[in-house]
Amino acid sequence: MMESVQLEEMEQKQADHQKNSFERIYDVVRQIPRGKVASYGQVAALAGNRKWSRVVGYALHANPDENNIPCYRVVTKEGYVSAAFAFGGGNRQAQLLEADGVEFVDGHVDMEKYQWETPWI
DNA sequence: CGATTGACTGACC
DNA sequence: AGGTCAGCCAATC
Repeated sequence: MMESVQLEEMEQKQADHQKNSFERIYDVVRQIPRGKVASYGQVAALAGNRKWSRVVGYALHANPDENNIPCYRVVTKEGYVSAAFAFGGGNRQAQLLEADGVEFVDGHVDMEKYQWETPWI
């Protein structure tokens, strides 16, 4: 009785633990609508913790599914892309974002306009 | 297995 | 106003 409950909880906890930051982060990033961008902190907040901003960066760096994970839609809070990210040249991202309908101006996007609207803000 | 780093951010000087 | 510092968590070496 109690044991089974405990075991169940434990399993649940384990399952939850398995679906940790990375999966949640990927899930959030995947949900970024076309034509919008999100900041690392935003994704982190949606993933569960604001302080995961760096982890978000790391998760995107690992980016196991760049096909399904539009990392280019994740920018710094200023709308710029991290220097280390400039994959294939900063221009590359501008192209991808413009293809999404995001206005890319002077190497950065207008966050006021294109930041993904989320409940956290 | 411990130390380091990393695609960030916010606060402080 | 702008640069520097520290903090956060997890993956990598």
